[in-house]
Amino acid sequence: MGSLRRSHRCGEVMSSAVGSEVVLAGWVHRRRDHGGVIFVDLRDKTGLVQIVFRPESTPEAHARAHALRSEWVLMVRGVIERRSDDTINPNLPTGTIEIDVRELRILNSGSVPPFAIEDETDVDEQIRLRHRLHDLRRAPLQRALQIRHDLARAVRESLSSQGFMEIETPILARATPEGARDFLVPSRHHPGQFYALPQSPQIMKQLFMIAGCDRYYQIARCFRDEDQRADRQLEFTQVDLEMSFVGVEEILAVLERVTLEGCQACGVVLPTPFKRITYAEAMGRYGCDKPDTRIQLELVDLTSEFSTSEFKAFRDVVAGGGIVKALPIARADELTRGEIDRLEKFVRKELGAKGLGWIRVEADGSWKSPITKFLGAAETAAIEKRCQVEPGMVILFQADAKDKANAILSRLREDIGRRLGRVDGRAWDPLLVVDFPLFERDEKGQLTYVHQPFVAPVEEDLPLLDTDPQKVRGTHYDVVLNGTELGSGSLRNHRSDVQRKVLAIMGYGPEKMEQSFGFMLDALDTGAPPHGGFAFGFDRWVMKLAGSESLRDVIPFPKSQRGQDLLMEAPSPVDEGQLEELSLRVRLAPV
RNA sequence: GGGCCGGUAGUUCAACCGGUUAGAGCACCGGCCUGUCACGCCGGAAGUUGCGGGUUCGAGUCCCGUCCGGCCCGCCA
Repeated sequence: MGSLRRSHRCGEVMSSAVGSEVVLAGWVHRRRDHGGVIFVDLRDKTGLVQIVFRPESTPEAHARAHALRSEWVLMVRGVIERRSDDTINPNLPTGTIEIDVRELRILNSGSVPPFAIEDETDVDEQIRLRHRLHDLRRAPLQRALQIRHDLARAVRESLSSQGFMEIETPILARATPEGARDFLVPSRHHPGQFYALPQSPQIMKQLFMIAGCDRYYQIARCFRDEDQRADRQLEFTQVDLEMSFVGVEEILAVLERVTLEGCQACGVVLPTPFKRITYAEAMGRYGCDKPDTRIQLELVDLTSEFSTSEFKAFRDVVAGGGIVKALPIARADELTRGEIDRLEKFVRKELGAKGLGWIRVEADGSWKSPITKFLGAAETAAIEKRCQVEPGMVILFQADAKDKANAILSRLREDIGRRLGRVDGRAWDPLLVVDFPLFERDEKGQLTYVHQPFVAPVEEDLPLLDTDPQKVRGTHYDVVLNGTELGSGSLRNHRSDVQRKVLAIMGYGPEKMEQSFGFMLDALDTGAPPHGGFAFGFDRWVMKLAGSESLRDVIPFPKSQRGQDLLMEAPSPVDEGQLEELSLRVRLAPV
């Protein structure tokens, strides 16, 4: 650069007057070389500005400008000029001006970029991840990083002003047998022993409450060695918070405020107060505990109607503890026979459905369907009434285990609802889901926790712990935004006797309880205050605000689905000496 | 662990039923061009068809295996 220093950023040059001299720096976005005059679009994170090289004004700079190539790094000194009316570019915020270059400094050349740096790209994601530095230069990713920053800052401001203190917790923590797989870190000093990266600061934040910190928060990195999804990465960031001497309502108030203020900082105004729905109602109407309620299709439960049906296939499902549910779709002409066949193939192959029952109601009111021949008058009347049958309607059915039938119909509801545009006009749909059950049965029939083992039962349900634990509601709640779970929280058990009872119901004998949770139980006994809190999936929140479909578009250096960093090529083998020092030997499974 | 989709030039795609020398746009390289903004015109170079094996007279194309990317189930909360 020599002694030259930038005076403006490219997108902000309009703040200076026409005729004034400016010094700009950035990357060559595009060069248009007319042999005579040469135009270059100069780009930095703030945008583009056109710089002009004229042979008659600066022959020396002009001569060298022929050699400029995409993604070279320049600094130029020049004068802001107003463009003539016929050369104004209305697509560019700086399109009314250009910079007449007086001096060119080439700060760096660059290799030929693997793909063009443009807002819209159809480049394969594998290529984008391998060339992440070029990908990150694209405006959508720059915007996502800006949103991350704006959101993090707003969250810190909001929580600080509500009396929360940011405290860090260790990254080298202890392995936990519960929950997700741990990432392990070998200890050099303790051969054969390992730290674990935290799956979340859950236990540590409860310890803060017990230690009298009153209100804690942290923007915390979490690690879970589980298979990934579009909305799940191996490492991710949580806005984690915990507070003492509160009930659910106080937490929800904080939650609503920080959600609101966070979104607001990113230009999104959410409607308040947030709607609330119970878990039972969400599952009933939408088949899903994180519904996008902007989609105006709802499920209809016909389980009891089919419990005595002549239709053996459905009746047997009900007899076996399953459910029968329907998804009525009015004005469904678009769902042709071929389309329904495709849906059936989809739910069978992708979601493991047994099939897809359907009824089409013709214009004359007659039913066309492969299942009507099995239906008696009672079921026909029930469907007619419960689904509010009308001409043009298509009704889809699932009879299966409760979770499966709900999952399938919920997915169909979302896909079809979006495709047919059955949405209300709201851009943002925040929702609080409350009254989750505390326990559910695992595959072995044992009661286990739905969310995590420290969730406190709803106080009035405490007696049910002894009589009918499956009916016990937890103090757990989720916040859902546009069909994505942003985060969840609960009150925690602060008395060890209640915690012990909960653990006992989940099959923990005294010994195992002590081994797995003795530390926490002892901590509670030192005088734990009533407390509870919340954790947001920060990356998902950014994803929603950025309008992205994938976490990988809001994380600067994400992992691929198989957990690799394609830029830095992690994970990687390590030197034998490094393993030796850690007392490790690698034994690969026989091929 | 399982299902599905994909992998051809730097990149995005094409290549019929298995058949001649694997083509095109953009990018790249060279030349020309003084008002473009996806500049234009002329020319050129560019390929281990992800990898390995098999079938075949002949494989980008069919079969098996494997690696990689993506979506989903399981898993995860």
